[in-house]
Amino acid sequence: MEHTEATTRLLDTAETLFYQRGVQAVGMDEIRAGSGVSLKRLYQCFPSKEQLVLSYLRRRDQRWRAALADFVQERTEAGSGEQALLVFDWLYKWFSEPDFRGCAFINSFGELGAGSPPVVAVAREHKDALRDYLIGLLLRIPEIPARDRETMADHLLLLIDGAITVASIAGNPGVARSARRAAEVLLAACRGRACA
Amino acid sequence: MEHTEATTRLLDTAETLFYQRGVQAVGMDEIRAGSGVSLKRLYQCFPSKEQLVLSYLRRRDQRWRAALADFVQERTEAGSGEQALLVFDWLYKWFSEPDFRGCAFINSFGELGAGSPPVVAVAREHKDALRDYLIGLLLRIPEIPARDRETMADHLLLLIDGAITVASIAGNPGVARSARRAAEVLLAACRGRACA
DNA sequence: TCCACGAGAGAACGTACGTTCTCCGTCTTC
DNA sequence: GAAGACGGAGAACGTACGTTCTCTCGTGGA
Repeated sequence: MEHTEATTRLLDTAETLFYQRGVQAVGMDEIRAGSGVSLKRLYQCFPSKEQLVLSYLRRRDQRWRAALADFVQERTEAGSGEQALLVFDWLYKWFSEPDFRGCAFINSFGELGAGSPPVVAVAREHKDALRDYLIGLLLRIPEIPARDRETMADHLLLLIDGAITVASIAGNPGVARSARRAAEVLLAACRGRACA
Repeated sequence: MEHTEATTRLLDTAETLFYQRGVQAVGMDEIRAGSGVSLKRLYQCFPSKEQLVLSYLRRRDQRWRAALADFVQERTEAGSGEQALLVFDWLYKWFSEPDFRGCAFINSFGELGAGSPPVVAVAREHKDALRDYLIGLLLRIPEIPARDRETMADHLLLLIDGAITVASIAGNPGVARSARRAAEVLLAACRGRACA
């Protein structure tokens, strides 16, 4: 088996197991067994567990944001309304997946943040990138003044992270609908007058 | 040393260490050392680590909500404005504490939830209790129709949990101010007309 | 054909941790 | 004053895990 395929299989297995059960609850040997990659090659691809965790998080960041952006893009072309609100429709879809277990970055931050600055950095980068994406969506709404865009993005980010947290703990995807309604109110208020 | 004092000291030490570094990163022996309680008595007070974790979470739940309620109560008597918004002022104070490390329940849920149903239950109870408290605060605002109270409480809960998450990952207490402004907008909209 | 290299399987190593056990001193009670 | 119950200190035990090492086998080139 070649190096790149081993890497992919390792990351696939790591992502499934780490996300489902938490990082510390999964041993390297289980990842070896699940991926079919030998332990020797595992350590050739990732010289330590922390490296594997960081690669897992970085790849998940890219895929997660790409999935969101694709969803919003598709619905936008189909004329399904406000982009900033489509985010919450995607959240609903995500929350409804049977193996949804909250935000991998929040979970990893809570589990490892105290002892691993790189994990904190990746979590921070993920949230920053999401915030930038939201600002980009708000650019498409001309009624929102430029000076309110960052504030609005911050508010949406609060609703998104709150929805992820509550949905995972309560086990109820409907939270996304609730967050969407709150976002609608905030956007409407911002359209009407200064929102900050 | 008597049983009740040993229990208190163990819970104090456990709370400090578990909250600061995560549950799995702290060993029973460290709790013994930090509390000055012998290992034998530790296992008399808490027959397993999971029992200690659950007791830690349950006591923290009560103290956390009491601290919030006391803060809101005090400021209300001093005429400091809307109770539902005072919650966010308390969050700001909490986020500014030097050893703030996010929500103990979200963190524990992410770390242990997959393997421990009791931890999930405690986290859920904590959030449910907070929601009930918010509903109680909204009762004091006559302009909010009864049928919107639960929706409004859900929205506030989203902002609160979002603020806790973002503040801990970004390391920025100012998130509480942002959440407060969002809450102001939502409350104002709800006062003006149906908010759901 | 022989040799050198790489790869896989899994044993081995060191450590850490949850939990229990042992030993010893102390205090109570008759 | 003697005996036994109790508590503390820490050793011990079993296990799990991250990481490395060893052994073996297959392959490709001279």
